[in-house]
Amino acid sequence: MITPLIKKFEWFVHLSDDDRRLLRAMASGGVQHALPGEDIVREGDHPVFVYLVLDGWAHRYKVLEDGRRQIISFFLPGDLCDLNIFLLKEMDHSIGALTSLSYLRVTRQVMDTLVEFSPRIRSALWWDTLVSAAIQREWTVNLGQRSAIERVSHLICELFIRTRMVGLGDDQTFPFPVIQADLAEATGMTTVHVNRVLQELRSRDLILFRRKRLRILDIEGLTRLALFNDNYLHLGREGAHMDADDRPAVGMG
Amino acid sequence: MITPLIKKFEWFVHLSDDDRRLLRAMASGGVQHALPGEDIVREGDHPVFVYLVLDGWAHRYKVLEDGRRQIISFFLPGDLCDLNIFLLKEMDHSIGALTSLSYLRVTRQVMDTLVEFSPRIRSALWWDTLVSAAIQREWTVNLGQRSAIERVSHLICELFIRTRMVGLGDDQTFPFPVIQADLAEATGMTTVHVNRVLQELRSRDLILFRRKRLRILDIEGLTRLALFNDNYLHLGREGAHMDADDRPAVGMG
DNA sequence: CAGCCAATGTAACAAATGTGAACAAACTTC
DNA sequence: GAAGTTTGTTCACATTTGTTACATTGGCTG
Repeated sequence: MITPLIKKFEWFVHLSDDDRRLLRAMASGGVQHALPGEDIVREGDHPVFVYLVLDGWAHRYKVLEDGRRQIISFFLPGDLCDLNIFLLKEMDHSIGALTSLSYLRVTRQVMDTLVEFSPRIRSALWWDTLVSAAIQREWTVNLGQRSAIERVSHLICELFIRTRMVGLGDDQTFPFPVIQADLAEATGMTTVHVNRVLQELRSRDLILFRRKRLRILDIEGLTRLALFNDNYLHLGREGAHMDADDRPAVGMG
Repeated sequence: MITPLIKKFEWFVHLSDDDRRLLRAMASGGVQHALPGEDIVREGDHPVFVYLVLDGWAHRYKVLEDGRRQIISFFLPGDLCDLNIFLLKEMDHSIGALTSLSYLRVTRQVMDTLVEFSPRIRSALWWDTLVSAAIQREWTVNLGQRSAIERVSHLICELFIRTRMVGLGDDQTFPFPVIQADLAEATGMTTVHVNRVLQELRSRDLILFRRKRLRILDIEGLTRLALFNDNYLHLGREGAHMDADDRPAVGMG
């Protein structure tokens, strides 16, 4: 059930059986569900839980006073929201389900137990936090410097790898439950322009989009177009137990 | 010497004399210096230290293959770069001095000591990490949704508050050692357009820029124009020792 | 299978921002 | 204080992206 989290962590550390058992204890509070479009947390709420996505996609977003909306990040299965968020008095953003969603609400106590009893989980959690921060920085670069088509391509490359990291999708296709309006809000452009860009990507035989799945026809070309360099995802380093061969097959920058 | 850090932390927790002593121990490795434009860390380096800015400004940035450069964040006095960065094998970005800079290189051991011996410092460090992440998210919103003039205004509002948080600047003016080219790289626009926008802000009597200091003539107006809401900076909450009156005088959203 | 609604696609036009180059002003350095 | 360098300013024009409004498609639901 929390397999995606375990899969992700194992890109970085080798977990013991005890570690896995500990992680499964995160589910002690029971699995929660949300429908597409439903909010899990709202800006202004007092933070109580750390959330862990089990199945489906969610997104973090902010809304400006005049209604403009920005998607700040996507949560895939295995993704955790901010550790120690309890320290803050109020949420500064909202989290909502994109698809129908299963997730866990993890209490402070459970989180404390995890880090107290396993140094590997502790460092995996820190690694995850650092990678999340790196992803947010890369989004800054994406929005600041890349053109519309590069931005969309870059996002696709990132989501492809992140999907594969948690054991979803295959060599060429992966679940992509994101509509053009979402892509627009994530990349800071209009839906009209997202549409233009996607058509361009299709006409260049880079991607193919069907039934909520994205097929990558030419990862090399897409990577080049996006100026994508996966170093910020900090894959399979240090204590990871997998071989280089098992790592997502996307060109390094 | 590490006053800015202490000042910042005290927006969140009340530090004991022992805490302050502990924090001063961060300087045990000696103060480092860098000249404007000099890099402190480069993308690809193996991370060894946590850095703490003592005096002057620095910036985090990334360069794309084709030379485009994005400033990802500014480091003011009292700002720390990523805790536990040692877990990663390679830096995914660079850090450089904007002005002449004094800073500390803090070892893993010293960081561990801090969190081991003071629960207050531990939570202040976490708070700082959470706020840094929130700032990065806000930059995502800024670049994704706000227009050029809103972006620049928003950045100015943020830097004004952050400056005041660490005890620099006064009610209306603060040190602003950022040239238009830097502003351009931080806001994802060209210097020409930054120039146009700054002229507009001046002609609307919102700001005034002289000798590396920025004077804010109408914080209310600037805040409104920028759609700025300081909630993401998570000021003066929970265990903070200061009264609401002492908090930076910027309109809440 | 009809009917519906969300999602995607199109087109003409408008606005914001980028480009490249030249020049001016402000600082540094000697 | 003269020369040189960095920073700021301006201009004419190009390009990208946004806006508005509407058409089409596709998947559900009854």
